[in-house]
Amino acid sequence: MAIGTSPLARKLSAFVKLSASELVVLERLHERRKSFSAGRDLVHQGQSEQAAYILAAGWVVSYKIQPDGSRQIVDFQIPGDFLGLRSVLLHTSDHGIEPIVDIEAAEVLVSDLLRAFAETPRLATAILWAVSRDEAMVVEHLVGLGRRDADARMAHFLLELGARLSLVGMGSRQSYPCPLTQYHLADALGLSAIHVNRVLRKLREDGLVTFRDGVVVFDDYEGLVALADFDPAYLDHARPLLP
Amino acid sequence: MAIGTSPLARKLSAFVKLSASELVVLERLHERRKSFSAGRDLVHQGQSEQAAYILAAGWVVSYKIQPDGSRQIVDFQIPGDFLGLRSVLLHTSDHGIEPIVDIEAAEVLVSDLLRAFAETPRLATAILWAVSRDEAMVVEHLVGLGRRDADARMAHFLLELGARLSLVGMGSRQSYPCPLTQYHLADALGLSAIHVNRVLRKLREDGLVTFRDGVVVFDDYEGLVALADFDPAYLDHARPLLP
DNA sequence: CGGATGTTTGAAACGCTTCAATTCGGGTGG
DNA sequence: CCACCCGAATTGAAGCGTTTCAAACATCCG
Repeated sequence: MAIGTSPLARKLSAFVKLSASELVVLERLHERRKSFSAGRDLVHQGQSEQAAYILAAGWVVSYKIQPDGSRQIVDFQIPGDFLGLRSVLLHTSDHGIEPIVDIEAAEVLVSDLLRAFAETPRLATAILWAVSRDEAMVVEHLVGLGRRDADARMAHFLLELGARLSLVGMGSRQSYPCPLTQYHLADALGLSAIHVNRVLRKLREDGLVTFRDGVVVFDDYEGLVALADFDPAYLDHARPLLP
Repeated sequence: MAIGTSPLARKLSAFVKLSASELVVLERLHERRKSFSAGRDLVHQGQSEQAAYILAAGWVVSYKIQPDGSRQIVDFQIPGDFLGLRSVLLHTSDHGIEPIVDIEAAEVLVSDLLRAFAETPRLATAILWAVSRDEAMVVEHLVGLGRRDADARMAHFLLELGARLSLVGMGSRQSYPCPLTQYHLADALGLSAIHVNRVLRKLREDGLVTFRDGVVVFDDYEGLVALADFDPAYLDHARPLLP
């Protein structure tokens, strides 16, 4: 792949302007490429982990299984996102990680990261930003579950996903491909799959957004933003990170 | 204060055995002590921040205000917890931080942290663990909002808080003092204050837990653990963090 | 004593879940 | 090539958990 075109490079570039040499270091992190099949857990809940990954292609879901068998999805990962970084740092994983489709991911050892950071401190800063952004997304997700009704929750989710995908060149303000099932949405949004179906129908009939045949189409972007009170600042705000 | 008796030292000691010299470095982080009054925001939502704090005494709430005026509490901080650490790293804050009672907190600059880490790498490891634990708590909170009913949610919350307080010597398996109002609980658990009241009554009448006059009393600890499916592993598990 | 803050209770309304059943499309084996 | 099957999407009806509205009560504090 050409330098600077990996999803991660695109994502970080939205935050800091990376130099050519920094981009080279970044691409080198993508060297140990691996493939994984859909549905086969990358990390089992409770397992301790040794490597993290940078997702290069495909979609992944991070989830937590309850003792009663129900599942809460913590977040979805798309190309350019890290997988299992926290698990590596903590040497334990409190959640499972499963590819939704067949994926490509680059294995990253802690030593790789440390070496990269030593070479380019600005890269360390950018990656710290990425990790913190992940945390901010979890918090926003928490707010959604606690204080938004089903419609606004769905609207916010679809908008956030669209914004994330746009940042890595996989979507636009008009539409994006999305391999998630209504069961995925239900487990992420804390709803029943039946109700997800009804909510999607309502949003479609209201002319706001259409999710069909694996594609999300924004019929009325502004209207959807208003319904969800969506403020994308936490996804791509470009502020100075460290002095 | 005597060496090694700060709440933070107690908390970290549950994870790694800190040497005498490491404890000294840790106590030195507590030097710039400050007081703040209840109800006056430490950090406003949207404000960019310059300093983090280690909470020494009192309770603090981190929250997010919705455009419609409703509030979602992300977490409560108790002595030994960091305040605004992520805000400092990101140079922005997406949430507010407010003392619930009058508090004492030690100001910590990024430079202080970096110096401490340079002196004792093990301390850096321990603090990294603390930060990751905070994140794990947010995830657990997310699961509660998404997949637990009001009773289990309340039970889980009271148990987690009890476990956290025990770790810093402010509670036990029998009871702990707790200055939160039912409105705090409502905003944290994504419920209405009215329903919080009913849930508390039910748990009390079922002989599980009593929250009254600022004190939480566990009437049937095991029963409450069963109701909540509470597994405290993520709060104090003592595993090797880094090789 | 008055007022603010927090707790408690009742009744009605609503949002979402659960159960039950049908439809649709894609893949597979006969 | 078609019958079959399975996962996913869809719809209806009943039920329950939680919210909302309204109001009383208790406690602390100036």
